Amino acid sequence: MRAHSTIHDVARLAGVGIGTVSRVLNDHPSVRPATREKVFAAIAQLHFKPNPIARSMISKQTGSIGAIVPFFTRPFHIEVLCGIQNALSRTGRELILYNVENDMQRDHYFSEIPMHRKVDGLLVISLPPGDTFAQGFYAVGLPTVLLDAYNPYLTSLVVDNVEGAYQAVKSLIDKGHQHIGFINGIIEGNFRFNQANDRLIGFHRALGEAGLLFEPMMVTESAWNRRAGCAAALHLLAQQPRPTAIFAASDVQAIGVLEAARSLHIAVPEELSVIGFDGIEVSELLDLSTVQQPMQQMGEMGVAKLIELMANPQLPPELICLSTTLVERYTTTNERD
Amino acid sequence: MRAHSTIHDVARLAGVGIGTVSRVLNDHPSVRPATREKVFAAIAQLHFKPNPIARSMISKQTGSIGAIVPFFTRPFHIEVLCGIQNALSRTGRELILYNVENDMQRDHYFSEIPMHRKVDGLLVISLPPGDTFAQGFYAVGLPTVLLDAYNPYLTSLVVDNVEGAYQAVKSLIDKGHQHIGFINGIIEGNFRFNQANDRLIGFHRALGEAGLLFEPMMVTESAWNRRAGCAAALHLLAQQPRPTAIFAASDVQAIGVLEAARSLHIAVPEELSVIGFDGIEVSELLDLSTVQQPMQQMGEMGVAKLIELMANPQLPPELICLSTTLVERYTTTNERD
DNA sequence: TTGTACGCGTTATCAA
DNA sequence: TTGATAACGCGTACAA
Repeated sequence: MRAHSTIHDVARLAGVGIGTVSRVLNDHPSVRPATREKVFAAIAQLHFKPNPIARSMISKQTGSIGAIVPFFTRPFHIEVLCGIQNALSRTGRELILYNVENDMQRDHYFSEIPMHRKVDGLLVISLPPGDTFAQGFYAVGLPTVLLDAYNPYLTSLVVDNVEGAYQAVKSLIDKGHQHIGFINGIIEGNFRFNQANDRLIGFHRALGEAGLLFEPMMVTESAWNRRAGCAAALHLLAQQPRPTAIFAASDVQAIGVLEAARSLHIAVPEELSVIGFDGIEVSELLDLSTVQQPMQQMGEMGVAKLIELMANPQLPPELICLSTTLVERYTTTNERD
Repeated sequence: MRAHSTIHDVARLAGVGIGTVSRVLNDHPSVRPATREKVFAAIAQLHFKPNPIARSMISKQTGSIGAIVPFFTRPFHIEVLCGIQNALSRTGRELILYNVENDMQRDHYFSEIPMHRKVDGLLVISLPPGDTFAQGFYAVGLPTVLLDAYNPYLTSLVVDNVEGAYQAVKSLIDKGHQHIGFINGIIEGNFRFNQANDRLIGFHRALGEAGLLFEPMMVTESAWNRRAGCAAALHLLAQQPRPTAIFAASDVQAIGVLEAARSLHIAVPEELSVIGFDGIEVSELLDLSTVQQPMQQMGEMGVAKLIELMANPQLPPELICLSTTLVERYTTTNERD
């Protein structure tokens, strides 16, 4: 467990000053090839690696970016994370993961991370910060990009949730469904941009356009998970008239719907159509219709935008809207009339 | 974008020396309450937060631990990661994620991370380092814990893969299967400990114990993913005699088997039993029999062991073996005779 | 082209 | 109990 060698050791061994070693390390032009060689030799001999911490002291750069993620809630987040890692590893930067499980933890990170300055930039997934926090990020000069969330003060990357939900519900209506249940995700955070809210709007729009009556008891909400989705579905399926189709705000909730249907011996898709939202891998396995989000792409674009922002912190916030794709599979193959 | 205030600013405002401020921050006993108050007031007024980078310079501690993970390969890794995050967030430490996609990247991290000293400890998932690297970790004093991998020089947390595979195959034999196919994972890394190898041993043992003939053409291997699993299954199912059951080294591969069976119009479980390994969430959704690994627990125990090791780096390496649980579901409900 | 000295923001030592 | 000062390892003016 020998102590690591420092730039001083290298300088001594090479018979030069530390300044020269530093110049070699940062390949500064003005250093004679012969000297450079000597230094390189010493570096190799000592297995010297510059200490990144000491470097950070001066440069104010850490070489890592942070991601605040509600890690456990949905596979959706994992997929986005994969996109992030993917894009990030190519840049040689490392990723620090901040997992939030509740509002308290979220706000903790929102207020602490900018002060930590242990990251050069920040990605926030599905967690819209309030304006206070958003302005805080901006004020301390921490480049931040929001994914699947929106705040006017920060560059935000979202999908068109209204349109996505609209497509899903319209596809059901086109198949002749009149009574369509909707299981929304639980609305949390601020309301300027909210996935759940937008999906509800899309639901309304599709109904309205088709001249269908909006039936309040056909709409409910649940947490973003299977069990809650199942419970919500049981609730909807107990209504009169019973919905012939259910649109869930996420695939995991939709899977809960499938479970509910099975437990009630309601055949899918014969008696009940089901469509989810996200397009996570399981949806394909279960042959579940869904609204596909470009998850990987969101992660990758988020990194790209963040790096852009880190290179030029003056850039004004941007709102980027990606589009979704309707994927019709087995669970919506029944026609009504 | 005002510069952050430092300990000096606080000292000046409070009318004390920086030493005193430092003592207050680290709640050193010998500081008079009155002085402490003054300092606290100044800290609050300036919104001062100690700079963790500067702290690290002295303390040689970064407050973060690293995890080297083959991130994209299997849901298994995600689950372990969840366990890690879970345990870690309680300790106030942060997690740096190193994603490896190939051997080169793996070796890169193995050799770079110890020198970086940007992490206080390291978790390595499913990637057995060679002895050279393992001894390297030990030599530079980087506490390291291996999860789902083994090296004699490092604390390792594994499941009993031999026993797990044995249980799976035995359960098939008990149901009367005589021709059991085995799709192993691709063997990579060193061979001292290897999940794939151990599972093959378990397969052999169950066969041998039952006095069944080992049929080489019933064994194949594939990458740890669905598509490869499907291809491997197609291969096995083309053999004569056709296997009446297939054991796959992972759930994702087993799912590939299900797809292969479907495409060949082979009914599961009537004509073909299928059992996987891991016990990822999807296995439950698909009603797939499997050998359940305690994934979350592996992550949590890994963190616990690592923290133990960081507190006392002298601790000798330990080999901890967790056990698996056979979970029999729909895909293995056919009896043969 | 090269070496020296200073600064980065802390902690730790040591007088006072 | 306190304040000054020396590390920590590196980047960088500035002087040589």
